[in-house]
Amino acid sequence: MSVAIENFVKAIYKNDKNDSNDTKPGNIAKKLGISNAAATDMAKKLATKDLLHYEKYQALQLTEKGTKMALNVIRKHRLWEAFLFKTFDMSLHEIHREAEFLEHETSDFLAEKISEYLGHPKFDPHGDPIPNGEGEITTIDDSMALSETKEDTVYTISRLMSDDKEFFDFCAHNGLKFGNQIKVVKQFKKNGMTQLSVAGNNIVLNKDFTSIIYVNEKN
Amino acid sequence: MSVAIENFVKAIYKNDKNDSNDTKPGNIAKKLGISNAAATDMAKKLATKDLLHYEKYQALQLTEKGTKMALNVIRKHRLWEAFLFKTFDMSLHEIHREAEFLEHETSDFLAEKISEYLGHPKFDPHGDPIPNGEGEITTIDDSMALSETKEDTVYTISRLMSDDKEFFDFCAHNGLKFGNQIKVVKQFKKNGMTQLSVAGNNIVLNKDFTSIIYVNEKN
DNA sequence: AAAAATATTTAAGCATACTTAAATATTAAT
DNA sequence: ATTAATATTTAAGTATGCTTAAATATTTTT
Repeated sequence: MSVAIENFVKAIYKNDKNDSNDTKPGNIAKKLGISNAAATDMAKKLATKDLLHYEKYQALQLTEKGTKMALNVIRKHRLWEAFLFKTFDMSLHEIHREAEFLEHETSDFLAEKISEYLGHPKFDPHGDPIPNGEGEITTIDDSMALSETKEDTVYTISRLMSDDKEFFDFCAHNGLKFGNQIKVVKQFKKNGMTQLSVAGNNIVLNKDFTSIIYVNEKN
Repeated sequence: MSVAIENFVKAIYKNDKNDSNDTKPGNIAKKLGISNAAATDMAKKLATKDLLHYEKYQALQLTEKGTKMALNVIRKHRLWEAFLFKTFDMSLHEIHREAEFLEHETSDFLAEKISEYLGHPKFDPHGDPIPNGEGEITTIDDSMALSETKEDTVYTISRLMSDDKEFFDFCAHNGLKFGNQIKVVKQFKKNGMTQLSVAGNNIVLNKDFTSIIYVNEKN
């Protein structure tokens, strides 16, 4: 299957996971940077390949086959991220940028080699779960956005859901890293700000950030 | 530039290095598994991009720009081979197979990271030289085919010029590895066979093999 | 040097993955 | 419940990178 197809099913899968987005052609088009017309065309084509269900004016729904394909690509993406992060000490932004291309040119054989080398990790450096070779995500995610946390409580950072360089740079410079412990000091509900203490430093974040930083209460 | 273009200039570059082949469209077509017509089309197109010189019925000649592009792709190919060989302990055939795809999706940035990690190696596991970041090959190659060697002389294996799985499997099982020492025992000139001793074993190879195994006299 | 074999080029056509523009349907606003 | 705004679909067209078939040129053989 082509790069265009892999990216298309991946985009549907991701929009589907994220409640706030839907999977109508226009939304997928926006995500991929293509025209609505191109998205409709592609949707029709993929329906004939049994990768998704297409009905005029309705949201696109991946079939089991389509979901497997999406998870297979996502697996390769996240394995590469984990690998590049560990081996070459690249930033969160850099590993995402490179994995975006490598994911499409990686055989199942090589993916398995990488996974094995890393000790079959369950999460990538962003905290996103890595599907296994059968395209299953076995971990359960009971994390919450930093914006939803209680004051005066200690949490562990579990996910940094972004692909923006500036965000990652900020996180890297402030100890906001997958696995690190933080303490929520105060929630300024009116302004949507959150004050926390990380590695001895006090920082105040706005909602743009606290809605994409996910944490876990239990260690 | 596209994968098709990168593979095209790479094929010209490689045929050019190998005296026995020429770089007329038909030969490039055969190498790439496309029709002669497609090769002619592509050649004309690349001429407008200043990647090669095209004249009807003549051999194709890369420009400096085209040569740089070819060497850049070859650099990435060989860096990946070196890296996969070392890190994942994959076979010579496997690393070639994977590198063939990865080479096109690797940024200069990532290539440099890999090179750095490996200590800027000069050769890949096949013994082929790795061009530097400026697209230059700085090593000199004074190796010769095993078929051209003298009897009763010790040599070091410097290159295994193939991409055939069976050949590599044979080599791996008989100590025919980049850097290993061998002793040429006898040249059977009439039949084109060469007898050698490797790690205590006596083996006899025909010309198909001795013309793609290159060695160096001085260590 | 002519004939035969081979290679290259031209021409027409196809699939993929896009585009823009116009038509049609859905959703949101009043 | 209309109207207005927005989204989706259809239609027509494009670039890329191929194909096969036919025409033309080159190379090899005799």
